[in-house]
Amino acid sequence: MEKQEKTKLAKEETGAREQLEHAKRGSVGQVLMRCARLVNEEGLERVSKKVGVRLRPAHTALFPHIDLEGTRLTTLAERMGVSKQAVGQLVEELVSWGVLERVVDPEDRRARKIHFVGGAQALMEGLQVLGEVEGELAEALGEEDWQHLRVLLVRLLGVLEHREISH
Amino acid sequence: MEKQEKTKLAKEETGAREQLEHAKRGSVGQVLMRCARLVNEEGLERVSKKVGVRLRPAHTALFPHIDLEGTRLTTLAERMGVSKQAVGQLVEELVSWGVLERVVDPEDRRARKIHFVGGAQALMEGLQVLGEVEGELAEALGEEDWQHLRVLLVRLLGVLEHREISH
DNA sequence: GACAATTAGTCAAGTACACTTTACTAATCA
DNA sequence: TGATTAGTAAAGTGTACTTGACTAATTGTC
Repeated sequence: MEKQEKTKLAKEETGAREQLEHAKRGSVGQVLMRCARLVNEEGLERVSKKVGVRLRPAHTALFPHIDLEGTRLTTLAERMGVSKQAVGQLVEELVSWGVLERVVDPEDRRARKIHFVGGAQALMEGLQVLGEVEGELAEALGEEDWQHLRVLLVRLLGVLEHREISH
Repeated sequence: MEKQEKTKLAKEETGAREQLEHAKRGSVGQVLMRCARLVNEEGLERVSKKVGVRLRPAHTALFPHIDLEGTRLTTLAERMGVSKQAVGQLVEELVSWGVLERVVDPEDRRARKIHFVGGAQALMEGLQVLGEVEGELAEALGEEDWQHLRVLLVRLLGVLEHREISH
């Protein structure tokens, strides 16, 4: 019997050093991937703690697309590039957890506007928590370098988007 | 009947502009995420074309962990922080597609060393294709800024890793 | 103003991927 | 020889979707 004792410990101790060594020598793409994953996980954990439910990446990916005045399901689906049903499922969970609510749009009674429970305030707080992580990283890296990183990433995104769509 | 005509077109036309606008104003985390995904997709597509099979992200994630002289399944699993079985499944597919092969390790006949078919040459070519993408991005961004981005990302990774494991 | 077509959203089921757990064989080490 | 280790086999799980079929509100057309 081997008992397969990988899990947490192995993942965070045995694996981590190996991973770090490889990542440092890896391609920019690899480093990019790893940074993105870690930043994401950290933010996810904090927002989850704040909200009191274990959110998943798909949930937080939804948040930045929800406008202060509320947004329709269909609009969210378009913005995210997925089906209405996919968004519907995520929204359904968030509503059941008391994070979001759906209110009938008086301008079109078929539609409902989705917004944060507690309105703008709650939204702001949520974004603030996400911002906290970035604030700490900015501090660790130095404000100047952090801003530089931001600019470079936005430029990179511009290049990447260009190759795919326009032009 | 609505026919649900999202798919490709909507995703790349309707969605893309909305997405880009949001991403540019988004947090560093968001931009990071999006860049990583796009770089990854691009590399994946090119390697797939070269190899002649549609590889998935999990496959290419495996590649940088395979050493020139071949690597054991268990070692790969440790490096990647997943179970041996998970790696086993990916390797199995890649072997069936003729990308990798398993050869018995003469030093320990329980073990097999996993390496690229065609040996170092094939590995080099594969990595070269991945490098191509980065080369083009470097050109688009300017070599100086690209290197700067690289340095900043590695530093960011250092900060992120530190928070999680050591200390 | 009636009615067909469209649109917003829901319901239910299915799928792809990237894993995991449990259970095993075969080779090696102590 | 008994315990460990390398790897395999098979089935199960969680996430993030998709497709197809449907209801209800609305809009455009005659």
